[in-house]
Amino acid sequence: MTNLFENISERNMLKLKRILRSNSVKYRKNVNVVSNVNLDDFIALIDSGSVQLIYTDYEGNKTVVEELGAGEIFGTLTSSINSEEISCITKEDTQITYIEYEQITNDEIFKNDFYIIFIKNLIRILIEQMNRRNTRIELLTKRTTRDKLLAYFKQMAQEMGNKRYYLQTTFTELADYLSVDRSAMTREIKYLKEEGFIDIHGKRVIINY
Amino acid sequence: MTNLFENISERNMLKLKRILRSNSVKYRKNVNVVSNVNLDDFIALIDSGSVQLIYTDYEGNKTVVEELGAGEIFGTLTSSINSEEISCITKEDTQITYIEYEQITNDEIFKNDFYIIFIKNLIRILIEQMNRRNTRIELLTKRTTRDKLLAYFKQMAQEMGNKRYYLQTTFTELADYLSVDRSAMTREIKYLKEEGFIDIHGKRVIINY
DNA sequence: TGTAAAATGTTGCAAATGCAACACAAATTT
DNA sequence: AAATTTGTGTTGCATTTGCAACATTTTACA
Repeated sequence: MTNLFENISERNMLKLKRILRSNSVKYRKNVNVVSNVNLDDFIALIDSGSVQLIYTDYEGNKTVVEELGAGEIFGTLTSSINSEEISCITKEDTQITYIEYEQITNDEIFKNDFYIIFIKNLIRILIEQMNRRNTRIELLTKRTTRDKLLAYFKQMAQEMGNKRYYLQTTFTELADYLSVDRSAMTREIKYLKEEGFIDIHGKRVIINY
Repeated sequence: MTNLFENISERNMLKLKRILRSNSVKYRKNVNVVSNVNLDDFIALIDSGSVQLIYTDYEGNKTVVEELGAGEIFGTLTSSINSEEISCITKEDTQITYIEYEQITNDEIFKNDFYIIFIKNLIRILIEQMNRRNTRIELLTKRTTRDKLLAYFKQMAQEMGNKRYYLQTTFTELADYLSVDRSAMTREIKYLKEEGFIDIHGKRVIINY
């Protein structure tokens, strides 16, 4: 996973942050980050900790659009945060660096040769996030909980490079991610075990397909 | 919707395309575009026409991840096309310009002042596509066909700026987009009409909520 | 360390949904 | 203009699913 300042020296990173007029803010757990910000379009870089982007519809239903950890970015542009239906909640103590979107192409920055690396990193991060969205869409378009689970476990096995691995999430989170009822999911996992598709004990997963 | 060469003069665009070593290819309808390409990572710009990004899973099930029209981009990086589960089919006669990803940051291009505009356009396009993915995820995470439809019609009304508008898609396409059974969707739309949430005649939609 | 909060597993039941199989209309192709 | 393909509307039925309401275990934290 790409870091926004990958392949940029500590020295140049500090210079870059200054030129970009970035500023860093620390938050406690379970805080709505975006309500504190009054910039125009911005990019927010998670220095440490993690956040959830949560969409709330007109009826008050909430859906977690994405979970982001250290090194990842979000912003008004990538998630229409300014549309006030999206909120951004810290899952733990978190530090975030804000960069105004316009600063990314300011005059001063353009003169530095590490700028090109920065831009490439930024583009690559956007692309990685897009791929993660695509992956989730593939799962969400499966019609049955069974198919979602089978595809998910398969994806994970591919990512881990092994048909035996440990789940990285809780089952509750997984149900949210797949957008299915948690108890119904538990039931389906039981069936999948009984039919021999998978073995699961605790967080240890083994897939047989 | 941003165009990759927005705010760049015709003259500079041609220069840019040359520097980027881009090449354009014409395709007929219903052709798999990506199978013809043997580049490394690339960005493909749709000059005219439209394509569908289709994901095929290990069982042969197909899901349309995204539909793209003129001015939009796709590529190995934004959609893991090289993972050979994704194919890209033209929906009509289509012209595509290919740009190798590495060329985007080549030495020559960096000297031109319109380069910065190009990069900003590219980033903005990526961001727009991300927003479209987010929007779809919001819909797909709704648990019932009813909620998907209500949210979709509402979104469309917001986009159009009017509670009365014409559907831009066929109902068959809409069912695919929302990932529900078409006939079950038709049934649900009937109920929504009967209960007065919406009026639909042909492609004319009026929402009452 | 004790208590509160979160996660997990289970089950009955009603509701929603996919599926299949139609008929018919509209659009596209030859 | 005829033929083929694609889109639309309908319905019965079996299956899947969400929901609610539990008990129990595990984790977090004051």
